[in-house]
Amino acid sequence: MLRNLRGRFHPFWSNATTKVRYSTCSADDSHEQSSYVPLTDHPNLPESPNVSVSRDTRDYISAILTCKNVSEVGKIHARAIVNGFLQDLTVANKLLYIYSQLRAIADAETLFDEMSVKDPVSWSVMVGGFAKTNDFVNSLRVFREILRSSLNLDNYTLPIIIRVCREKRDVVVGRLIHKVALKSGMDLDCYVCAALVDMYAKCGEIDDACKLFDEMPKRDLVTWTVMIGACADSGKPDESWVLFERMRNEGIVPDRAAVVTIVNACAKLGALHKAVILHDYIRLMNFPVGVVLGTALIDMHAKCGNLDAAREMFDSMKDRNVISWSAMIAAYGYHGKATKALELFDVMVGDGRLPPNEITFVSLLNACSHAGFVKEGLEIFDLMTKYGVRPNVKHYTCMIDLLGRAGRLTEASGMIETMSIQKDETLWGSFLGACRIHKNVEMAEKAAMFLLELQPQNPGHYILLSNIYANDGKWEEVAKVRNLMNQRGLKKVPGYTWIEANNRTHRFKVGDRTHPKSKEIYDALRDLTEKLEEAGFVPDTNFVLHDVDEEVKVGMLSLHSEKLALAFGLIATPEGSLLRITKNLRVCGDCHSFFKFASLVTKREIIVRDANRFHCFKEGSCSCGDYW
DNA sequence: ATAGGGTTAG
Repeated sequence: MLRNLRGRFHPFWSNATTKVRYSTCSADDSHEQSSYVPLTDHPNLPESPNVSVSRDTRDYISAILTCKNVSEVGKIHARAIVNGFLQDLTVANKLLYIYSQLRAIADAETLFDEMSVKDPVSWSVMVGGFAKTNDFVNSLRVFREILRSSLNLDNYTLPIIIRVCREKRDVVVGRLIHKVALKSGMDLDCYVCAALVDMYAKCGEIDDACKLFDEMPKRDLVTWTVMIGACADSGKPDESWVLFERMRNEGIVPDRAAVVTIVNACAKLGALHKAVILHDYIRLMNFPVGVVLGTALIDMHAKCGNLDAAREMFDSMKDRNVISWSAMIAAYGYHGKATKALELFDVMVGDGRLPPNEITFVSLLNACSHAGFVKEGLEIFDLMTKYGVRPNVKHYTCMIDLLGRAGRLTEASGMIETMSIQKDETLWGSFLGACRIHKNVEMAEKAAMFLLELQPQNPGHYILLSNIYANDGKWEEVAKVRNLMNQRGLKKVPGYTWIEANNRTHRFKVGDRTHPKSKEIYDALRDLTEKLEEAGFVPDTNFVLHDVDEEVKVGMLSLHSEKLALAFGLIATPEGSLLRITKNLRVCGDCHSFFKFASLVTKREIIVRDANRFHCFKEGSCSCGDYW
């Protein structure tokens, strides 16, 4: 049956039987390469003085399990050969397994090749052994051999190989394996389905992940956890929260990994009240807050706007690793507190035991650029190398952002020209953003061209370029770009904005009419428009992202998600109360001045989070200055 | 005997 499916069209099914060389063990694995050490006594399996007492299989198995290094395994291995216990598949498989757990994959393979009888477990262990050492090529090779042989697929091997596809981000092979498994007629259990859902999600195929999850007859904790994480990663953290509730309603009690996942989703959602509820729940359930959960909580509180709670969490942790420190440094950065970030960095390196890593520096540089600390940013950038961290494209992106926002476009451009590393779309995106702020059309055009070249499938870049032309009055060029976009079948993907009101989170997208209070929302927006006009607000067309589809407007305001969210906030919460908004796109130009004016005419304090930066608008000004 | 999920940046 499997044979029929084996198309000739994908290299995955190539018939090459040549063995792929595995990488030999690294130098720090200071074990003997040979499995066949001389027959000696072993503390876990002492030679019996009484010959009549024979050892049985269980003695071997338990002895193997106590081995801490390859040389110990080798001794037992040798004994098993001499005493004929290697014929016992449970013993041989256990040896294979322990070798692979100890990453002595060469020893495992030697044994595997010498086994005259192998069962599905032997094969499965080999697939897993290669996967464990990240040798995906050989892992896939062994898996192909299973398919080619008369062996059946099983629920133990499939999760491993699907995980390999996930690591390689190879959804084509992943999907192929999924199909083969279905065709084989076997029942896919929770392990396989969880691995599949995770693989689809991590490969960006969220629809496939959802479909599979919905169709599953039974879901266990891991499946739920995977799906909750998948929603958070694909820009739907509100759905993560719903799933978490559903899971608990079905009587499934979360474990540490599940809790970390939902904390992470909540961080993305940016909902302050949910962060409080979740932390209370964690305390109530007496979950042990170790380094991982603690760090996730720091991040959650910071991204939900509660910097004090983040710091409190940080201070209360017994153990902290680089990630915890970086998370706290980043937290100050989100809130524009560059001085605090720099101070914490000094404490961290002052101790000397935890060397900062590349992410620590990204967090620091980001803190500097958010706060407009140009001088300090340049200093940190120089300091990196002293800590043995080589600037990568992310660090350069921060620097471009830092210089660009400050209006030092020529310097930024010079840095781009002289840098020796590969430039990616975020770097050009940062530069483009700066060009637009400072209205340098020529440089912006150049950056947009690079973006189009790098990511021809990203509709956002076409829209950006067409806007640049539109603002320069080059209408023919505008038409060209839009035609190109249509030809390539690209559509603008909607951005989302969330707003908290009365302990609930509401999501809006552009032109959204799905909210039950749509009518009131649109009325409020019309009302707001009038007040804004009176106050002298003029939308800055330099920044309006013209929709490719016809732009819907109420008065002079476009119906972008953040405007609908704000209008909803105005009617759903009492006058004078604070409004919290989370946007999944960067707040720029027109949006920035819109919020400034809105805070003035509505007498509301508006806190906007975008791309993990907080902007606090109050009485017509922004606490973060004009560094957006 | 062999299997799936969790922390910091952008």
